[in-house]
Amino acid sequence: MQIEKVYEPQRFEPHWAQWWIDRKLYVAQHRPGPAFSLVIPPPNVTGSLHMGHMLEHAEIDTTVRRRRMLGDNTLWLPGTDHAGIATQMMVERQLAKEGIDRCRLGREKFEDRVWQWKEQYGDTIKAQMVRMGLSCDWSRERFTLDPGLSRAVREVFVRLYEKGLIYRGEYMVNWCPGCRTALSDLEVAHDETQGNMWHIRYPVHGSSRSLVVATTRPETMLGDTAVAINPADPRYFDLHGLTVDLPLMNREIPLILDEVADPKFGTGVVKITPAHDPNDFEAGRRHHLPHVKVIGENGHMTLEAGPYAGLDRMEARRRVVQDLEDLGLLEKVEPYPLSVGKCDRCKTVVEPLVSIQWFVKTKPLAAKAIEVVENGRIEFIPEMWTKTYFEWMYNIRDWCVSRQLWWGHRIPAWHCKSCGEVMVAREAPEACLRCGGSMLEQDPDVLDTWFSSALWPFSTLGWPDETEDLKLFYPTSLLITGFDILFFWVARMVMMGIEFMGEVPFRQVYIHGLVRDADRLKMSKTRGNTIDPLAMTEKYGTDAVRLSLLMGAAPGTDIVLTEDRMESARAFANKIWNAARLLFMNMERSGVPPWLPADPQPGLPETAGSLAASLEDRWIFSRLNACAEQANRAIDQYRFHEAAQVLWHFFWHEFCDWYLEFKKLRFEENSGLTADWRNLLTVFESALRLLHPVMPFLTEELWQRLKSADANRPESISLAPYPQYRQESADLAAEHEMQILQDAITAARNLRAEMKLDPKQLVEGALYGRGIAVTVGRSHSQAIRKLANIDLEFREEAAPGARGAEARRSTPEFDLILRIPLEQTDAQRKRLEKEKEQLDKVIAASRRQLADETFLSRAPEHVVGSIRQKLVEYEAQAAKVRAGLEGLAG
RNA sequence: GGGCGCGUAGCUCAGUUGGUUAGAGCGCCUGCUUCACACGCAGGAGGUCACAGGUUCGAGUCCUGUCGCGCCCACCA
Repeated sequence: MQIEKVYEPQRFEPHWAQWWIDRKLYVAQHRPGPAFSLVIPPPNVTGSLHMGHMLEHAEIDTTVRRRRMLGDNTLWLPGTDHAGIATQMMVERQLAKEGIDRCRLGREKFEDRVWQWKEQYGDTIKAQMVRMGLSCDWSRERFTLDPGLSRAVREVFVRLYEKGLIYRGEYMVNWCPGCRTALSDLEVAHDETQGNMWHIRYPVHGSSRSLVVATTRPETMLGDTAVAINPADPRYFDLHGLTVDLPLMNREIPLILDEVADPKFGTGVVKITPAHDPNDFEAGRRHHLPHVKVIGENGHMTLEAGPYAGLDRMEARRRVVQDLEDLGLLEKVEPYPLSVGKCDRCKTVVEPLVSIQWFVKTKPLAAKAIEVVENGRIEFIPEMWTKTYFEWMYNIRDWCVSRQLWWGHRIPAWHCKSCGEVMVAREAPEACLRCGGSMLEQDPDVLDTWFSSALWPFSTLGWPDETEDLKLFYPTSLLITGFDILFFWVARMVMMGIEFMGEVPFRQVYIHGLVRDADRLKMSKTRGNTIDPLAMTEKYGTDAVRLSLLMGAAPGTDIVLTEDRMESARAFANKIWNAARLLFMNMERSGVPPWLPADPQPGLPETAGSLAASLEDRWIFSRLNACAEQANRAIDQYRFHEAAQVLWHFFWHEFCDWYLEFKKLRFEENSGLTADWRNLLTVFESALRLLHPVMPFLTEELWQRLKSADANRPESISLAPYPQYRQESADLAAEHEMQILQDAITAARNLRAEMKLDPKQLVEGALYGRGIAVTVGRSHSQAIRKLANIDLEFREEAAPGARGAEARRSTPEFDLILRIPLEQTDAQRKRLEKEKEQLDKVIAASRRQLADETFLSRAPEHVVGSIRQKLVEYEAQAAKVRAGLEGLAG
């Protein structure tokens, strides 16, 4: 069995990746409903994938597969994007790649483009869409969203409308002049920027007085329809009932009394622009003020802006300020920090605009969504996110769901061209319900992609039909996601799920950290600082990238992804590879065929049992057992970093560093006995299964090589059971004995290194101990000799007083004494003195505690007891150290 | 303005309900071409756990405050 010296992931991963994709696509195609996520994205389509998704894939796969191993058929919701978003993401990514400004592209052109992609990428795009839970039907000669999903969307819309939870009206919305669409509040990102506060003087009509208003957006003054003062503000009592002259526009506008004007803020005078400011909109409503819309949908000034019509809003701002200054009406300008709302997607400054849109009334939905979290039906992990969730839910505002884009789900509403009636219906009505006219037109708007996303948990399972899938998979157990879509998606799935299914969509929400780069910046598609996972996997291997993500994935913290980490993960992969290499090479030499132990359902294999187990066998089985326990618990608690660390430590520092070293000695002796081989392969195979969720490709490859002789094995390691803890496999006696052996070897190495002894020189020494230490040492004297290069005598008696040139190390179990050259006694003395210092410190601390009456009376029994016991040990050790020092002195 | 989180070894971070000499990886130092692995082996140095108080027999861990950093929410002209 030839096996290369260095593990080259590129040679094996593509093969296994394809295997996985085929399998998952098969699953996706042969059962309705959402597919499991794939291990890695199909090449060539994704380009640069969001690293968060990588993590999701890693986590989902870990958990999903494990569940499957345990025979739990619960469907775990993959954290991939829902159809609408997926489509949009894919489309946008492709557009960006081709350098096309998506906002400027018309619907016709868009469809052309999609057809072009079809020609170009065909099946890969299809695979990508299936991966994202989207169906892709080229045969219909149209690029459409899943018709089933569209049906669910229409159904939900109509039902919400019938319940009065959807309304259409003219309100202030966030308008993106770049995308030319309305946005929900969530899609507006606020940026702290340095702006200006302009103070403008408005003359009071027919009076010599004037009022000074302050604004951060002076161009909006063109649309002012009033100026407000607080009714209780004594400075302006005399002006009640008057009007002011709006500068530049020569309009006379009323001076109104309203609470929006805060007497404590600035001059206490506020300009009112009902068409361009949410506050003013409300004020305008209270006072029945007209709306003068001076900024249009394209971000340019409208005809209402008079001489400024047609100007870009920013240019208009400059002109207005200039003109006011020329007129001497600009009182002052001061720098002012303000937060500017920008479009989440295109970063254009959002303009508050009055327009007719569709809204979802969210308060009633939110009330139920709050309740289910309060009573524990839904649990957030880590728990701190519940607070964030509540914060948002309690302060929720109505949700503007209509978008003026040309992809997405059309709003199921029809307008009668004759009488203006608006009808919401599942299917296009034949005639107007009011006037009977037949000139009907569907509302041109589409829905916010998050609207359909909110329905994902049930719309993908065939709702509104009562399907088998729906019965089986709703509610699901777990949602894994990043906090950046907690509100966008998670919260809304909860609201819609309860509303339409009468039950929560999932029980647990595991929220993982965001992946950050070395500068701690969030990696995101829009920021463009994503590490290209394909490049990383190319360089270090998918398993290494995956492991480094998991190692950094402590709950509640972000993940800093650095190449350093990936490098060390790659080293670990190589370590596994080379451990296998050692096995395979020796198997060949010994003529042992590839062999696997009897299938150990459901978890760990039987221990060596009757098969003449050596100490290292008993020990490693016990450690393997402990490792399985810790790994299982860590995964159950979503502590993936801990699982990764436990596995790392077990494999590298127990299996390789000690167990294999011991076994190498056996091979040297006699090529290994049957029991040696059997135990060794059993442990190795179990370790591979333990490691598999963390390093799927490497372990799969090695497992395939191991199983080659056994046709009855499952086709993949992922179908083999995950090792479980079994109490009867714990062997504390073996662990204790092995510990003594390790201590002796480590102590000897330590002394050798400190005394700067020649590594090749065999050193003589003696081990003095009681009972077990001597027995264990004696029966493993060869191991000690090989691993520490010392030749020991074993004496079951107290260590003699010091006798000149010797180095000594003591543990509670034994004293180890090495003969050393005379010139090294100084070094030895120094070491002993340092040790004495440390011991004195802890002895003093222990004594102080034990002398403390309150401690003795209040601390629990076991704490006091263990300190007493420790103190005895410390003191014994200190005595030995003192003896050593005295000997050196003489 | 409101909310959340973080400050632990040179760097990146762990540290589940307060309990015995605070851990890992990388980096650093010393020594090893030992026939699985230099993506390695053996050994080592390095921390008054941001600061100040408090609760407690006992605090990296709980409470209060201060300083520094990050994030989220918010119709503050």
